[in-house]
Amino acid sequence: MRSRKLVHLPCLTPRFPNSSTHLSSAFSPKPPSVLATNVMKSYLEAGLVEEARTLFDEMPDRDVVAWSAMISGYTSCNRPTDAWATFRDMLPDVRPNDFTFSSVLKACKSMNSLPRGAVAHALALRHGFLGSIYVANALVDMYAACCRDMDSARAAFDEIGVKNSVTWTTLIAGYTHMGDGHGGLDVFRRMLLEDAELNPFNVSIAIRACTWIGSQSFGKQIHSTVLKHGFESNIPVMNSVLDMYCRCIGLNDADRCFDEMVERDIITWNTMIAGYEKSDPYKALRLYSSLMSQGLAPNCFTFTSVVAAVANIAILGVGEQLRGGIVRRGLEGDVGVANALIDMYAKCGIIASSCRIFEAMGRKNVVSWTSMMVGYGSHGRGEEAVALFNEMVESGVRPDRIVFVAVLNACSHTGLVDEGLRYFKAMVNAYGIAPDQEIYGCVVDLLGRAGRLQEAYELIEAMPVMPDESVWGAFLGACKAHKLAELGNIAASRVRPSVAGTYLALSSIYAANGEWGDFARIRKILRGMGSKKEAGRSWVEVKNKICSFVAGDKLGSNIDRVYEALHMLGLHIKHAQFNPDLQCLEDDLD
DNA sequence: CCGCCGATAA
Repeated sequence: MRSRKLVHLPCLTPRFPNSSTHLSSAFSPKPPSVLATNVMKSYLEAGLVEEARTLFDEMPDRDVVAWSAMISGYTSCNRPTDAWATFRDMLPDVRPNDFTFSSVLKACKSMNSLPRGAVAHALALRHGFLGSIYVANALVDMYAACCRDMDSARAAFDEIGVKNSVTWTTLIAGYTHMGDGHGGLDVFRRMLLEDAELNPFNVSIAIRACTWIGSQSFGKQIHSTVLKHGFESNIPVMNSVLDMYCRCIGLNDADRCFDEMVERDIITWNTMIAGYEKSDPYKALRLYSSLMSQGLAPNCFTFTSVVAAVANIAILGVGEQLRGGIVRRGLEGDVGVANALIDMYAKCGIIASSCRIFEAMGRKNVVSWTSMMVGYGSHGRGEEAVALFNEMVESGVRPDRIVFVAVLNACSHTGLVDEGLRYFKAMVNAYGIAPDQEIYGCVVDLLGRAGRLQEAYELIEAMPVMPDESVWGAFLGACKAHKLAELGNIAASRVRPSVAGTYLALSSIYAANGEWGDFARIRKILRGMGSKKEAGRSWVEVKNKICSFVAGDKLGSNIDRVYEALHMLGLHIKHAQFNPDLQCLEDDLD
């Protein structure tokens, strides 16, 4: 059946003999497949895959060029499975060329399919195209993306006799994307030693390798390399440099770098906002409003960072405004943006809104589930968090280390001790995730809260690495809660306390037991450290204004009404026959 | 007429 659309393309109708006389004549029309392939390409560049496919199906003589265009088009339109199917369809009739193999290898990379990649490798070898630098580079990239290690990629790289700059960039990127910054930088150094050309591509990825390592000296070295080669006007390169400054060197230097940039794009601004999101959320918000006043269009990355900034200061009014901007721009379907909103609403206390967003999501990833679970957890709804975890596993999402932190915390606060221990075992045995200090801290907290301190202590003893402050902190917290001075002492003799909070926990155990001599000793050490535990701060948002206060604060003119309300609450507590632990209040009052 | 590599967020 002919597509109606194609009737309007008269160039397709006449058939030209595929003879060289036509091609040699300067004024002769080109064979129809050339024109059709060009139109196909236009469709694919516009993302109109179906239109391209219809045209492709209508072509009378599909040569290897048309097939290759279709295959690469599918891949660039995020449909690598269709690209692979098309490749299989062409094999019986049309002999693939080097273009075909570079495209199909890229499709294998996108599918993350090593078996298919290996088949493509074998076929490329049989057809004799491994000598093509394009095919060889795509092969290195495919192995780097599809294997857990870099050995196969390295082997494919070593097979390449004459390398070009893409070959080097591919290998550096392979190491760096796996998180092996040292490996990436080693290749980069070798590249410089072999006098390979330095270009914006390989410099960018080398900067990312530095960022992974977190090395200030490498970072600054590569920044001067950037300036020496005149890449300071290349925006992607400078964005990488800026990100490196944010993560490894410091925000003041990042500020200077940002000011010195001659040209900026939305990614430049996003990098800055992301850099400030945690340490200075207000500055992140100011950056957002100045990019808006310059008429730049924020994208989903902008919103994920700026919503996260709002979550950190919990100002619901601004958060709602941002959500309006997100919906207006049609970005609410973005998974990252939705995840940030779930977290923001939860931290602003509106867990129902988190729920609504979570349930409306068409696609959820492991971060979505984690954000929702953490939200439930902080609202004292541990059972729901645990239920969500099981639902997540059933829906086929593979849990990661972070989601185990969330479910263990939920179990801990809900008293689901044995269930929590089962999750801990499943994490190690079924999912092969090695527990780190944070996870051990969670399990110690889980056992400790329930009063099972003996087990908690045995777990710490069995740890394959030195337990750090977070683990001992959880243990001391449990000793404090259960007023167990002897165990606390054992823990204290083992801990290498550098954190004021550790001493503080210890001192309150002594206080609880009336051991005032030890109490005074610890308090003296604490004073000598000069580092104070940050005072617990509460705040409430009233009519777009945030009122923040600490224990013992004088709240100005409204103080009498606050104490009146407090008195009423006290009566309610008494009425409910709840016996508060006043000891723990005293810790925060000093 | 068709091809390989780079930068931002959770």
